[in-house]
Amino acid sequence: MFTIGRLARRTGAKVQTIRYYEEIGLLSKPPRSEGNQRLYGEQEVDRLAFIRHARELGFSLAAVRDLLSLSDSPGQSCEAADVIARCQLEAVEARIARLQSLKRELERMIEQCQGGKIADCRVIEVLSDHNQCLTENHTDAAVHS
Amino acid sequence: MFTIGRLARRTGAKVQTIRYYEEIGLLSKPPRSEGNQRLYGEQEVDRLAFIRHARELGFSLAAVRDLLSLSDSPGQSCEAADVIARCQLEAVEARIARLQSLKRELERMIEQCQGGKIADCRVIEVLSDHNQCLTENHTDAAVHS
DNA sequence: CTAACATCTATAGTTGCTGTAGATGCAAGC
DNA sequence: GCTTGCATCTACAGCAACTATAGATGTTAG
Repeated sequence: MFTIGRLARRTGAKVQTIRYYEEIGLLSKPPRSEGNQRLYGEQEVDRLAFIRHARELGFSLAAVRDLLSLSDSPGQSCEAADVIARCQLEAVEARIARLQSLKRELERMIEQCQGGKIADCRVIEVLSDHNQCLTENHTDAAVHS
Repeated sequence: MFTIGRLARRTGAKVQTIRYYEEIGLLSKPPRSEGNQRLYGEQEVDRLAFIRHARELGFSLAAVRDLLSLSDSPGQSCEAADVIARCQLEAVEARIARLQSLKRELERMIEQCQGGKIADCRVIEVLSDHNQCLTENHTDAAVHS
């Protein structure tokens, strides 16, 4: 059995993050030492590392919670886990596509910025130009959520 | 002169977001009507659309603030704007690279999940397997910020 | 004139943590 | 046995960048 600091060092999570996960119920309340310090075992290392890895893959804490509850019932179909992973994949693909169009736009901006004065700066201008495009598209008539 | 709702509709921003931008000083306090309602003109449409477009391009509000102050002094060199844009481009490229490796990992996970039981589920397993990789890399000796 | 909607202020909530303060616990050195 | 210094404890505040709510007013169409 070891303390929270050791658990943190072994998983790469911060101490406060571990206490936060306990608070929101992702980790169960561990036994305490005589001096009221949390005591953890190997099981907690695994569970926390699982959480951290899923987080690094971009899963939300809600998704992590679902995945954990799935892995706690190993006899059932893993269809639900598959659905979560596919959802995540779709979200990642959408983010990539979006970022790539941003990248192209930024590259165009930078390319056209030749160290001149701000009055002629493409970076500022592109942002302003798209204002035009925005104001054209977002008229009073258009409905936006 | 028009009210906040019209400004919101014309720029695609939410009413609360506009008030929030005013609160944090991105938009200046507009004149009010007799009934204490905010009144805006075309200038505010431009400025807000500029902000929204920059935000959509992934610039932080701090970066937007810098870009706005730059565009307020059009006689100066646009080097600073270029630096901000280049920074943003780098960040976008890093995010794309990261997301693409996540995508590959997720695809591997899903591919190997054949609708079996959770005990054999690759989605869960991959997350757990990487736990191993995590616990190997993050030993007590390793220092993590 | 009234109903329905817009706007007002102020405040709390969201996600996923991170940082702080001030009080204890604990292990090592003298 | 005592001090020093770090680790841990609780509780709460703060971050980004909004979003949502409550309850009070303003405004406008029929």
